[in-house]
Amino acid sequence: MRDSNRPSLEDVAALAGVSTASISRCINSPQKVAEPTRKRIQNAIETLGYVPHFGGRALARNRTNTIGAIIPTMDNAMFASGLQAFQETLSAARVTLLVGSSNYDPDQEFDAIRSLLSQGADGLLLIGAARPQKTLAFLTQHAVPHVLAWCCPKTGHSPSVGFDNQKSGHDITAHVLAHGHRKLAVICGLREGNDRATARVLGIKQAIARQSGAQLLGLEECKYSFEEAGAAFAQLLSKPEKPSAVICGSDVLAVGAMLQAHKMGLRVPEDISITGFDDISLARVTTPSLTTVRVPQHAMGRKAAEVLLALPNQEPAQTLQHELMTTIVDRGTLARI
Amino acid sequence: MRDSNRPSLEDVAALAGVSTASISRCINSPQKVAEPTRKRIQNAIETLGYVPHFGGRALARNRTNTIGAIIPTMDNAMFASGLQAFQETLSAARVTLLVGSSNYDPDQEFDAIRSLLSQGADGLLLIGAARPQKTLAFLTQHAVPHVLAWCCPKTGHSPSVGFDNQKSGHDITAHVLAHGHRKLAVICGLREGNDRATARVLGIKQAIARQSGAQLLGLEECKYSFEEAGAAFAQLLSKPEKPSAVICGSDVLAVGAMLQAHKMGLRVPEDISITGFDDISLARVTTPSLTTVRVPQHAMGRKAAEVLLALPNQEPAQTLQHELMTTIVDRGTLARI
DNA sequence: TTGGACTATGCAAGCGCTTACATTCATCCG
DNA sequence: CGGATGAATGTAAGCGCTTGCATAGTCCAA
Repeated sequence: MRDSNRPSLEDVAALAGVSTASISRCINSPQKVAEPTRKRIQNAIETLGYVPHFGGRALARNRTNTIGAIIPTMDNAMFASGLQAFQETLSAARVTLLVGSSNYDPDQEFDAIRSLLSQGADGLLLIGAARPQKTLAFLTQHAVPHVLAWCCPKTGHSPSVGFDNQKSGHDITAHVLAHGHRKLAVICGLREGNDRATARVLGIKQAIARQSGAQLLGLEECKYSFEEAGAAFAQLLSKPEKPSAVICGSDVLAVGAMLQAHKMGLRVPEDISITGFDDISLARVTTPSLTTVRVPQHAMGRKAAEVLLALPNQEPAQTLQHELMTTIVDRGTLARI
Repeated sequence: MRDSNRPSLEDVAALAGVSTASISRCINSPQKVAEPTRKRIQNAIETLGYVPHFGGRALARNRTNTIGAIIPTMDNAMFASGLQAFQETLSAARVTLLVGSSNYDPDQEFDAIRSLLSQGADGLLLIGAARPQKTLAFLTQHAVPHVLAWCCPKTGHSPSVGFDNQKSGHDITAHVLAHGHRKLAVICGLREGNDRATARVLGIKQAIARQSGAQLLGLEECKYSFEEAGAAFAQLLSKPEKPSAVICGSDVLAVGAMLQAHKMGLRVPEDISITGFDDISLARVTTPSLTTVRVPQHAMGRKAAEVLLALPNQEPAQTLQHELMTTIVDRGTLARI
């Protein structure tokens, strides 16, 4: 069973002529080992190509220096770049990232949580705040250190790093209204179990309600794909009364809408305005480029990692809800009328 | 030290009135345990909320059911979506994904390899085949099971799942030439340590050499960003003799070039043709949409996972170089002249 | 009835590492 | 010079799990 190639502490100890304890100390707290010994040990480690065995270490220490992230999907550039920042920050702290994905499905998320924990994750990054009771109970029961991202729940006491989706939805809508638009329509992601999408729509509706004369002509839900968004767009424009602006809950949806508008011979923004959300790289690339809400993905990923890393030595009193700000990026898809 | 909340095998054993061995067997090979005992054990596990301790298991079994992937960056949609497929396939086999990134830097990659291995990764996904001797030696010395992706090395005997970058570079260039272009220029990623970028350019040059009258007017290397690609494009067009087509080593570069062309008042493809590589979602979104090389990212990610999962029970004789095919996607940025 | 074959379970030895405690040894001060 | 002090190192007891082997029990054929 013993992997004969793999040198163990004992082998290193034998070669260096010291006890295993010294080796371990030399690795984990070098200042406790005298200079010459340290050198000898380091040599031995080098020549043997010794790498500490993960299981042994995890067992003895009862932690793994591993943190898990469960995101809906990496296909979406939005999460990918936040995740990249998250990973880099962890990596700098010598912590490794475990990845699971949920595909926007609470059950899959639950599985992923169990799976990553059983893989020894010391903490978890989760997207959004809404999840089934079952999941919440599990997190509580196992006292899983975790941080929520992409949201900033006012209720509950999970640490979080994110932004106010509702407010951002409100802001972009107010912006559209300020451009003179009154007949609006919305394309958003599937809201069930997705608190970010839900909150964004809530904010949009709120802003519309506050503006006299403004009306929401239609709202379509669909998956985050160009095709579905295109279909949703076509659907919204098939009604007798046409919107002058379509507010989209994500850049992917907005781009799908633009593509469809183009197919239908509609000019953006002359014939119809379209706005996005997230400011992923897609948004800069369309013609005209997309007016959207910039989400501080990179900062969010980094901060989330920092919070998670700091969690163990946290004073409980400390506030752990970090709200970052979104900004509106005015580009070319919103006309003034 | 002992985490008092966390039930151990022993606790379950006590509650169920059996030995720890039976519990372990019940979890790992249920058919070895008699029906009634199994039920009793399952109950005990439930009521205690027992989850096997990762470290203990890893130590005893000497494997972790964990596989690492080291990719240049997740920011690039290309790797992200391959990674997503990789992760899903692993997950279906109850294997967890560890992620590291290299930022296209061999040293960082080496660190990431060590780091993921020291985290107990049973195997590794690596991008490309070119790496420093140091890294190769390490992989050999530690007999790290690994698969290379995004490439298909003819030499060396690492298992691989990828495509022929050189041939694909050749193909797209031949395609451009077939459209009548003779004065070409190239924008590619930094080739040092990046065998994919290198091979693509090699293929491009080869195709040009084979076509009498064709010439390569210029070649610019830059990072994978719109801005740098735009600058490279401007540089290529600042020379007295202008290319009629710019072949780009990645969609990101191509889009950067298009953006810059637009700024410079050049129409694509009327004034200049541009081609990409990868076919990430960006490519469908520009106006006109990008003629590019489609890389089977999803299939590659999945297949890589399958190969890696199968590695332990592989007959050594078995061929493990999987070459997938790329195709040219003709869209709107390549003019016939 | 008895022995053999088989099944279900228990026993206990690790797996490789960390760390509390014990030991050794040099140093320094009264 | 002797003992107190403290630094450097060694000793050994786990950490929680798996698994080869031993044991006990069951069934059946001779």
